[in-house]
Amino acid sequence: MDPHLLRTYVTVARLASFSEAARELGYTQSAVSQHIAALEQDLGAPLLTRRPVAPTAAGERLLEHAGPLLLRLDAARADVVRMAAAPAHGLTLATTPTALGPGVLGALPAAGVTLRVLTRDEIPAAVATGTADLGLVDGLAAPSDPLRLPDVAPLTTHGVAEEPVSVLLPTGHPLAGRTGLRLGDLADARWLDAPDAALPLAHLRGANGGGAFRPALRYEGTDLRTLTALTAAGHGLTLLPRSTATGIPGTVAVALTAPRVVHRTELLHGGAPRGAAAEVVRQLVERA
Amino acid sequence: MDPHLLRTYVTVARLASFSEAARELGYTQSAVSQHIAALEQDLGAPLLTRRPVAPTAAGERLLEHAGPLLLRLDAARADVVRMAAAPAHGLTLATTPTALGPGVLGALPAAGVTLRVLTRDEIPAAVATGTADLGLVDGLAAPSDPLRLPDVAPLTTHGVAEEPVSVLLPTGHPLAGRTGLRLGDLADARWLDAPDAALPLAHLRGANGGGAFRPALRYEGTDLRTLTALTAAGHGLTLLPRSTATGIPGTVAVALTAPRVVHRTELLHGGAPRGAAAEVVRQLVERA
DNA sequence: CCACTCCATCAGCACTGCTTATCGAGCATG
DNA sequence: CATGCTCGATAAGCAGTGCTGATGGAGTGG
Repeated sequence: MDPHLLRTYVTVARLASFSEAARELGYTQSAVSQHIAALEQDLGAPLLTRRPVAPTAAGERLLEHAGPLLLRLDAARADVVRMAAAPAHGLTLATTPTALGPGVLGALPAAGVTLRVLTRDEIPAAVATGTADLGLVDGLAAPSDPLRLPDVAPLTTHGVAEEPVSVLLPTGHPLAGRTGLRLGDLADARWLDAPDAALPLAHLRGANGGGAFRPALRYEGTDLRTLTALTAAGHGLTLLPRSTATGIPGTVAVALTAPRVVHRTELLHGGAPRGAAAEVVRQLVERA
Repeated sequence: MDPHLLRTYVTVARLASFSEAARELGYTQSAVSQHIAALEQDLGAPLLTRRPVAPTAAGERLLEHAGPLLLRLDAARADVVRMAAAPAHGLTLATTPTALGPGVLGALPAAGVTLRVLTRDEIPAAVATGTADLGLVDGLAAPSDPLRLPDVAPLTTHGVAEEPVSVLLPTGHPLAGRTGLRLGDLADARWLDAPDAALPLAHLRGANGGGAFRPALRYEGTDLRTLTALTAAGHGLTLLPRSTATGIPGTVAVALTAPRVVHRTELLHGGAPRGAAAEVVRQLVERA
């Protein structure tokens, strides 16, 4: 199971074409064909149907494995190379939209920082492969419980902040006057399902006792402003950390009192942060 | 980064010898030397010091990556091959000592079952690589919260049982008469640290509020009987699921009332269980 | 019915990756 | 201080892998 073969397999599956994959990978069509044949012979099972080109059941299974595998491979290479290479003078920080609190911003150096707003899942991958030097992820958790992160690579995590969670409601909402809300009060509410911009409702699945939420509208993207505009317009409620939920025009933020979860943000980095990254880590961890 | 090179690297690091590694891998010493040289050139950093042979800082880092990586690779191969191969007539079930409740035993077929008691960490690996068809893992969790399992491969999990947690005390213990115990009552107690046989105390780290436990004796192994004998002899307390904690000579089981955690056991399997395994999965999942 | 696209297959060739053989450095021994 | 031994690096040689370019057969649209 050569990673090269795996890589051509996933591109063939993605493009649904041997020739296209060959073009993208810089091989001849013949080579791609041989790669797939080699893989199929090695594993003893057909992976693709030809005409049309589509993964078989076994091939689907392999695809599920291939992504994380190639990611880990990249991560390993990046991690080792990072140890040897000179520390870059810049600093790249990957973050979710809701993880970047004022405390973190204060710890960043004045110049030379690149900020990159990504999806929750993309951040560990970015840090592992060296696309970003540091990562900030957030999510809902029981107080002082660590977040559940996909372990794409051996990364180091530090909790850097915890704060209460708020429900964002449009100003006219019947519950907008409350001082606190229990999740049970909101069982029948319409929610915005915005896993990448706000706090994902899926995190509450366990605490909720099995009752599924009714997502009114699914929002894919990382822009908080349009998301809050959607709740202001009455398209559904949103879960946000308190500090980012307050002061948004057309909305009211009400504290979530039950279940007892907090918005937790954690700092991620690879093996040995160097240069500016090390400095930021030191400052943030010392404070916590 | 050929997996072959990675494999020889880890064996060289493990054996601290090029020649020994060559013997174990069935290569010549020359080949091993060339493998390491190729890896070092590819990554642009020395990975091993020679004389004595030991990993450098970068090499240590690579070692951390290599294990999970090779494991995932095996898992991927096993998973795909499993789809194509005929369903084995036997059934191998990997389990922790405390996960095997009476409910599970009832669902097993009368003959053809191999039971394999392993460490918590070994079970996902065994299921992923096909060493076992099914796995049972257990641990402490908030009610109806899933366990935190290392994701070595895309595995499917089903919760199959939850039950209260008990503290196992020697009969003469001052707290043995209680009907329920809070963790705070036991802050000064001596605990047996037996992560592979009993429930690992580390799982309570978060709920405990930061106070570390004092492990009196560390027990490595998966035999429950000698472990319970140790607590009976007063060497320290043990955390067990209620059903396995009751009726052990020389000990008393007292319910743990706070924090509110349960002993949860989950069933693990790869992509598509076949034959006898599928039947067991169906039965256990339907019941839950 | 023909032209075209797409994947499989074949032949040829360069190069990789192994082996055997040899060397040099470190280390113990007499 | 010389000698023998172990261990890893290096050189040369050779077989097999893995690529390219060319050709063939199957399906598809005009």
